Formats: sequence, C-alpha cells, structure tokens
Amino acid sequence: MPPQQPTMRDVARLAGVSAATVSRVVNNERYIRPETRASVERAIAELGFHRNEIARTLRPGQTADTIALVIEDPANPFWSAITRGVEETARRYQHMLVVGSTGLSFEQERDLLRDLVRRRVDGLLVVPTPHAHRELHAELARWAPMVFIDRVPRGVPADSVVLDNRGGARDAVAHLLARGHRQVAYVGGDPAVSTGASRLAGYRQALRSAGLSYDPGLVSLGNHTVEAAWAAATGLLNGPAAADAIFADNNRMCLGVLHAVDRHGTDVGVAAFDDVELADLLAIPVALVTYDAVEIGRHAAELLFERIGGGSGPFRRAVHPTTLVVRGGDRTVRTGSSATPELPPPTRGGGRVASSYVRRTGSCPVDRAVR
Amino acid sequence: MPPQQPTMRDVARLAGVSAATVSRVVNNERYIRPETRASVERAIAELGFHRNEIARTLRPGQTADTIALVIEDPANPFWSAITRGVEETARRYQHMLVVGSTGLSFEQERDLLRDLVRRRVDGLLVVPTPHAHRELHAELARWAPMVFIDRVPRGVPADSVVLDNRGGARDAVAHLLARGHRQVAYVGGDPAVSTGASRLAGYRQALRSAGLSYDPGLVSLGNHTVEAAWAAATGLLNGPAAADAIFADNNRMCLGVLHAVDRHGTDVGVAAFDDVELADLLAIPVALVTYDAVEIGRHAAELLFERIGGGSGPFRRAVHPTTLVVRGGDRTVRTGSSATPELPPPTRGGGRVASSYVRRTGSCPVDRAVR
DNA sequence: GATGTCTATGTATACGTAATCAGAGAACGT
DNA sequence: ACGTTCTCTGATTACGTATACATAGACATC
Repeated sequence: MPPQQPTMRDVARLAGVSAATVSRVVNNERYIRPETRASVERAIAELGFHRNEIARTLRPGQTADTIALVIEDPANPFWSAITRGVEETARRYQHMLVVGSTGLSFEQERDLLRDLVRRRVDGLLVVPTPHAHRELHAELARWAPMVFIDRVPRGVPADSVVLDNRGGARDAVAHLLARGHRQVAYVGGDPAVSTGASRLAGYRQALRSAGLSYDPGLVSLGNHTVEAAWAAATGLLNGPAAADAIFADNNRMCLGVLHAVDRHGTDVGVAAFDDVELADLLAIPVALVTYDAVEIGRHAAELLFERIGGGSGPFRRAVHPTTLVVRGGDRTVRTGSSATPELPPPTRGGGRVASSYVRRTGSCPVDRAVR
Repeated sequence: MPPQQPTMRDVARLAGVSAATVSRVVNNERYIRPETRASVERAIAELGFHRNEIARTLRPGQTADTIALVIEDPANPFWSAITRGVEETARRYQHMLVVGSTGLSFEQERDLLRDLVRRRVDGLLVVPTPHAHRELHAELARWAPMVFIDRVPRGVPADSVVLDNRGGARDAVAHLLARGHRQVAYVGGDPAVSTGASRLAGYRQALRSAGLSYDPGLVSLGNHTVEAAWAAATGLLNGPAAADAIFADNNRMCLGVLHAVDRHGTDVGVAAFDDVELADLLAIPVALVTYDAVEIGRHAAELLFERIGGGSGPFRRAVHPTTLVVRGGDRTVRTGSSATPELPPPTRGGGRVASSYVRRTGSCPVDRAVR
C-alpha cells in the first residue's frame, strides 16, 4: 500500500521554512524571496509533494469542484453518449465528474444521491428511477442544484432536459401507417418509466390520427432487455394479434424486435426510438427516432453549471427535438426530401423523412434546445 | 444557489448539546441517553443535516473511498462496457467512481491523473494514452495504486488487465485465409496505440503461418474513426491493392469497413476486433474477435481494491482471452462446432469458430483471467 | 463514608491548507 | 534621526468532524 503523501509541513521542514511559506509558494503569491522559493520548490520536487485538494475544500467558500451524473446503465449507448457530453462539459468547467448507476432501483438511487450530497458535490445530473419518491429529490435539491435528464419527477424545483418522446414516437408510427401497415404493434419496457408512457401516448396519437382504434392486444410491455423484446415481438407476429409492423420503445427493444422480424421472414415494418449502429446496413428498412444524445448531456451540464455559478432564473424544461430517419432496406430508394450524399461517410446519411421540429413545454423559455 | 449545509455545530446548538454529542449520535455510539439521542435526531431532521464526508476524510487514517477511471472516450461501447464493470465493482466496495476521458491527449491524461492524486483518490484505473511518458505513471503510482487497462506502459509498477490482441487478430485473419481469401487487407488506427501494434503483429503472424508474405500496400493506418476506415477500405478495395478481404482493427474501423464493403458489392471477407451490435443480422458474414468487456472492467477494479486493501504481492498482468465469432451472412450454415440454439435470444448465438484460449504473459500468475 | 465502576456529556485538539495578524528588517522620504 | 512604506516570513486560527481526555453524577461494593 502506498505511503502517506507528504504535507506542506513536511515540505516546510525539509526546506527550513514555515508551512505558511510553502503555501505561499504553491499559490504563487507575491513577496517570496527567490532563494526561499527555490528551496521550497526543491523540497517539493524531492518529496513529490501534491497539495491535498480535499483539505483545501474544507476552507470556507471553497467547493470540491465536482459534479455527479446518476444514470441507469453506463453500458447502454444512450447513457454513455450522455455521459460523454457531460464529461466533456465538466472538463471544460474544470470540474471532476462522479458517475453512479441505479439500474432501476430507487433504493440505489436514494443511497447514491444522499452519499453525493454528503460529499458536497457542487451539482447533480440525475436520471430518476421510475418509482422514485419526489420528496427525496426535493429534499436534496435544497443543498445541491439538480438537473434532471430524460425523465422529470413532478414538483421538484430543478431544470430538466428531455426528449420529445411523444412526438418522436408519433412520427415513427405514422410513418409505418403511411407505408400501409395496419396492425402496428408496440413493444415497450417498464410502463412506470415516464418516457415509455409518453412514447405509448405518441403511438396512440398516431393511430388516432389515422382513424385506427387502439388494440391492447397489440401492445406488449415488459422490461428493457433484448431477450424480452425478442419474445414479445415473436409472440405478436405469430400470435392472434398478427402484427404486420412493430414499433420498439428503445434501442434494446429494437434489437430484439429486429431479430424476431429477421426470423419471421415476411414483410414486417419496423420502427424504433433511439438510433442503432449498423441499422443502415440491414436488409429491411428501419425507421428510427434519432437525436443528438451527446448534446443532451452537454446541455444538461451547461444548465447545471449555470446554477452552480449562481444563476437563479425560473426553472427550465428543455425539450430536444427528434428526427425520424429511415435506415437500411433498399438503400437506393428513399422516402423523404434530402437525398443521401454519395461520397462522404455513409453512416450519417439516411434520408430524413420528417423534418426535425421543436416542442416547447410550459411557459419557461427553452434555451439551447431550439436550433 | 443553495445555502450552506448545516454542520454538527448547528445541530448541536439547536438540540442544546455539544458537537461531540451530535457526532456520537450520528456514529451510533454507546452511552447516549435516549432523550438526548431523540432531541439530536429531531434537530438533524429539522435542519436536514448531512454529515460532511469531505471533512471526515481529513482525519488521519481516513480515505475518500473513491476510485477513478481514466479512459479514452466514454461513448465508445468498448470503454462504456468497461465503465460499467468498474462502476458495478466500485459500488460493491462502497466506493465512489470518478471518470475522466483523455481523447488521445497525453497532456489531458497528465492533468487528469495529477488532479486525481491531489484529490487523494484511493486508486486509479488507467488506459494510458499512446504517447504517455512513463515517468508520469511511475511518479503517481507512488501515491495511489494503479491498474492499467487495455494498454500497458513499460516499467511502471502496477497491475494490468489486457486483451489477447495478437492472438485474437491472428485467429480472425487466419479465418479469412481459411475461407480462401488471399489479399487480406488491414485497416487500423494510430500505430502508436500498443494494441494496434499487437493486432498488426497477429495479422502478420497469420499471414506467415499461411505462407503468405507481408504486403505493406495492403495495410492502412490512420485514426480510429468510422470515416477514416471507410475511406481506407474503399481505397484498398478499388485501388491497386485489390483487397479481397479486410481485417478491421477495432469497432469503429469495423463500421467503416462494412459500409465500404456494402457499397463495393462483390464478395469481400470481413473480420474485425471487437464485437458490434446487429452484426448478426447483416447479409454478409463478419468474423468478430469478441470478449467480455464488462468483465475486464470488473477484473481491473478487483485487482485495484486488492491493492487498496493492502495487497502487496508481485504485480500481475492478466490477459483476457478472445473468442472468434462469425456473425451474419447465411445464418443457417455455420462454421465451427457448437450449433446455434434455435429458441433462446439470438443475439448471443453465433457459432464459435475458434475455441477460446488463454495466453499467459510473463511469469506472474494470472488470476481471474483463467477460467 | 470512602472508593471504584459505569454512564453520559463537554472540552480540547488534530487532520492539511490558506488567510489574517503580527513582526522584523530594509529602503526611503523628510 | 525618525517615521513610513515595502518586502518577507512566522505564528495563529478556522474550516467540519472524530477522538482523547476530563468531568460529573449514579450506583454498587466494602
């Protein structure tokens, strides 16, 4: 195990000065005799001294220069893209970033958030778990500014950054309906997750607009795993529901649905929330509700730093727009306006079907979400 | 901005006791009169007191119960899977996890690592940048135990967890050669990244074993972006090299290569290091060098906590085995031994071609990498 | 009733750093 | 010669918590 790191006192002893002088050298203050400075610096180098930043934060007015990000699962591409945007921003503001994950457990979220407040982080970026008690967030938001990402608990004084879940889902399902599908199924995760509810509402809205009625037999809600989605989709395709298209609720569900459809053989329409890597090389077309997840992370972190810096305006709820993109299938024929450029890297090409749009919620101004 | 959090003194004042008594209540010590305890707890609840864990750390013998993970990019699935394994383990050991990213910048790595040591983290999990000076790691490893992930700087006293890069690449290229390809190209990233060098060595080894000579015209090294790989692969397929197969150096390069091959049309063999989501639904077969990235993160974190706990044995270098899996293509005909199960979730199915294997490096015992 | 143990609490201090205060010597102006 | 300012450095203190030490009452033992 490594030895105790030397303190300013150790440096002072070696240099034959007082600890205060060492502090002055480290902080580059005026009024240090050049020889004194040199001898202190020699001692610092010899001992390998590093100023203890933790002790420093104890002093009044100082903070730990740390923010925290609490997400569901660091490995899911959605959260990891957000993490990247947050990390980038934290670095730009010279702050450390602590990450924690909750799975979907409220207890884990509670313990994590409490611990973070006890460690006096300067701010919290939180994806609340589905069954969280709002009192927790309200209580902790007293001590550290919070910004919610993706999901928003009601009644908590905090900024938030979310996706246009309902609109995105609505567009995707409308696309399937426009392609002639009539038995559009919905494969989703835990209905307690608020984004799921919004996406389901979008699904219903699209059906309604097309004059179709809502058939609960076409809706399957379970948990967000590839396996569950595969089983659900297989059942919907082969069972009495006889789905001829499926909308998947997120990227995990999308993978499961695609595998089920691949086995099924006949022409099945597929759409999903979230982008999926390599979807553009699939044999069948997939309509995907895309957005810039890294930007969501950046935006949330910017809002947080605004609060940390003392910003005190009304709380904002930024809604990021989504763009429906059809990937895969016959890659020469495309619905939509803008053509696929032929030469540049093809990953991002994909024929925008619906133009992106912005929905504002509430009366607070939405800042960076508007492009 | 939120107000100062109350201290034990504030609680003590409200409860009409001394700060020491509050401390004793908070720490659940003996010898507290029930009424005193109740009154202190009432004051704690009323003020919303949370013990300042940072101040606590200052006391001798105490640590911040925090480890740090320094990776290249939180958004890349490889690093995010590792992050997940690390986070999981950190939580199990009741530690916080700080993450930082370096891009590929040594300066960023240096600043980050120094800052972490100054914040007195208990240990560091580090993916060193390609051009790192070893003195940095050696200097900082004096103060906090370090475990290197994926890449290992020479001459630094620390444990490490890496992949069998050479073996994995060798198997993948050998697979392409066994399928009859003779002009196997290599599309890789920055040659300064040590994993790239090992993978290139594996490529050359496979060529040698097949009696083929090494043709530099078939090797393209650039940076790890989808776009660069797409351009390189397009050039190798259409240029004078006339490649009939391509091995991609990592998951980013794999995407670029797949897009280039998709445009190219004719039968081109593709293999790559790293697994890629959805590859099993592609029309063409892709041989992928897979492994358990979450487990790598867990393993590295376990080694770190062993050192934090005082473990002082010889430094270990754990080499995780890889498994070659052929995904996509005609999904009914498979090379390899174990058949694809028909019913269960198909993501993981994929016909193992080469059995997994373990390579031990050096004389230190490899612990958990051996299964 | 003197002594000792146990319970319950307060006082003082230390952790590493930085700021305030204080003081000493030098330079400078009158 | 003396006051003033400037330069440099040391001593002291505070930040929030936990602990060593001190203290004091309650109760038991002889």
